Amino acid sequence: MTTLKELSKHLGLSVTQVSRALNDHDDVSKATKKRVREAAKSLNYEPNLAARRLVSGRSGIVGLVFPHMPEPSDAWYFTQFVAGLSSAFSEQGKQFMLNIPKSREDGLAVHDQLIRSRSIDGFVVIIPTVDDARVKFLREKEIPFVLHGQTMDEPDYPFYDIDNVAVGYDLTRHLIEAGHREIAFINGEAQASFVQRRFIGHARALSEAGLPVREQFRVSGVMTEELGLLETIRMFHEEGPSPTGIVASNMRIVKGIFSAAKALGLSVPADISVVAHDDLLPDCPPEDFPVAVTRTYAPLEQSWQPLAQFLSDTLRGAPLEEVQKIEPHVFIKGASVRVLSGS
Amino acid sequence: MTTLKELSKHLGLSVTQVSRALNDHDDVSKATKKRVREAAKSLNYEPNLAARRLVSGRSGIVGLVFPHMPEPSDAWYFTQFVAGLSSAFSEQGKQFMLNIPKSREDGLAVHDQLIRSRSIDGFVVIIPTVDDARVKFLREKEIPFVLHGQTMDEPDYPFYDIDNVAVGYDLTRHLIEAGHREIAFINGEAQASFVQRRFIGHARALSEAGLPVREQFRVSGVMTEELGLLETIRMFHEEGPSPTGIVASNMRIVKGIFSAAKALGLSVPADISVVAHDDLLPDCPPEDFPVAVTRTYAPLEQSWQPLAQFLSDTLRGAPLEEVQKIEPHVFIKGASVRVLSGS
DNA sequence: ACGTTTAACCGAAACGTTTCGGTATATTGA
DNA sequence: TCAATATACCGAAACGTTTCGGTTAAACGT
Repeated sequence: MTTLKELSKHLGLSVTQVSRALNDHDDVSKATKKRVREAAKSLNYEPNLAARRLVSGRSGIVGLVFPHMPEPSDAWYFTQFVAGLSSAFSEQGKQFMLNIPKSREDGLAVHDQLIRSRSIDGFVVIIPTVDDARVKFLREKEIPFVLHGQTMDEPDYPFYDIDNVAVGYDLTRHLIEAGHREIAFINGEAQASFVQRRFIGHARALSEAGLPVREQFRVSGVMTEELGLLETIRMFHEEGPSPTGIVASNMRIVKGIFSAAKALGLSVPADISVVAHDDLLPDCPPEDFPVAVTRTYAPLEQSWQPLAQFLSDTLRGAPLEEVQKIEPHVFIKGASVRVLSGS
Repeated sequence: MTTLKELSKHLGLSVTQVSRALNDHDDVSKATKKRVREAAKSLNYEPNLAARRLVSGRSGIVGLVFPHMPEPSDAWYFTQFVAGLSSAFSEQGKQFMLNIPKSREDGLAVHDQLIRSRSIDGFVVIIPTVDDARVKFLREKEIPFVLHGQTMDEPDYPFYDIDNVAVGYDLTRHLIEAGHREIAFINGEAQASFVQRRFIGHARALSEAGLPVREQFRVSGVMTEELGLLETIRMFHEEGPSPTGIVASNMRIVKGIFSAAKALGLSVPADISVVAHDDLLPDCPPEDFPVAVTRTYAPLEQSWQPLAQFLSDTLRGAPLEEVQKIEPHVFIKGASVRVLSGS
């Protein structure tokens, strides 16, 4: 309930000077600053953010619009992201607003409404699609944002990502070097940018080795255990060559592949070799697998901190190069790949 | 970027009248209201919330302070709650702010700071303890809030809860009626209000039947599979009587009890009878169990809607009786209880 | 025909902050 | 000593709403 005016009356100073003292401007004497800060504390003064926002045009609030109602398989991703971002932003004195539109299509409208009502200074945007409408929209309107991932074109915006082309390449390449010729890739949903990037790396490794890209080995879908299970079984039942090696886009898919192998009476790595990207999903710890899986490793949970940092920095006007990062991944060799004698 | 002033200029009306038209006040003619609304739409007008907040003293923002950094076992609870509340509030035109304090003790300070900076109109408070400091604090300061659950005293605040005393009573009573005399209760953490309420119902059923409450059968802890497993084994290994029936506070604990039974070479219900409360945790669907578990059933996911509603209603000044509800639970009889011949 | 009610509108103040432009006093440089 | 500079301060305007207390003109009752 204490206002600046009351505080200034109590101190015998002008409102101006008290405001400047609290905001650490340089034309206030050291002594006054100290006196003001003490009085503020003792009178329990807290600035009215609405007033500050009105005059500054900034809200001090950052937002995340989660693209859809989280499903069971998203629970961990959602929890990590939302909790991680929220706590990272509170450490920076920013408030964190979460919005979940009813339908996927409302996402843009929600962003727009939040911007137009000047409720929000900037956004964290996640799960970008190949040609993401939100990114286009926010860039057009020149609203600050940070992207978790990248669109397919040259990124002229803040982002945090891993090198997904390299992930696709490294995993595929590893199988090729072990002598595999029939390599499948069970990837995420086709519209996602990271999925296409991994496919690109995959195709590059194949073509470097003079191997064809078989459409029936190039799978997209929701990255669940079910997808890994069903698609593996399909590939082994279909006529034509069966894969000897499978690349999986996350460890949940790998679980499905193991189930499929069991169902088919096959074993890893004797009959099927498996490599995967590991986000460190908490429900799929690497030690849960019967065989150590050869994998690229880049914990998802590392990403919220830099994302929050990059958005804050962007709001402070940091140059682009300081708020773009491609996190390197590590390659962990397991025992899930068989070296084929023919090579 | 359009402001009321521009809109009023464009319409040839006063700012006052435009404001009143948009807010549907009753001294604006039908015709004018329509004209204003159309102009607002065509000029893409969106009220500046900071300004509105400044004058109204209300922010239009409601908040949830999650009591601690969610752990793996909280992922689903967290996701359901946060996503559910967030989308329920957006439907009501309210913005939803999430805050996760670094430590459990910071919770109060976070509430305080949000209130003092007038960032937030009201709170959803979850996981109340027996004598919850946040509830005391918010009531003292007369800040609107709605509680998911109740404290132990008479609730003179908005809340949404199930009848946890009845849950404890019904489950225990069911075992007693089947002839059980040695009944254990594996419950949640002792400081949680719902845990004590369930213990009360449990004790009531026991004492009505003239049975003693054995301390070693009265277990509190984090409601995980591990708790169910370890405590069941402990109770069977300890000297003194072993339980013939176990009440579990959620289905995850039941999973642990089943594992323990397997480890001990016992079977359900032949050697151990099990009853439980079922929140409908998505990772513990009832059909996952080898035996249909007899249980009280009250889906957690039903709670976010009324919570959001109650908070909105409270902010609108609804009387207390409209914003308090005890949701009835249902009793589902399974095949996990053995009827003892002796009875 | 005259006061009273009603409908539709408006000016100005208020919310609490930041900031622009300015002033008074002390300090500096020559 | 005199202008120039630095230091510490202040008044008033501005941000975009809502709302209080009016005003005008038409409609009404008798």
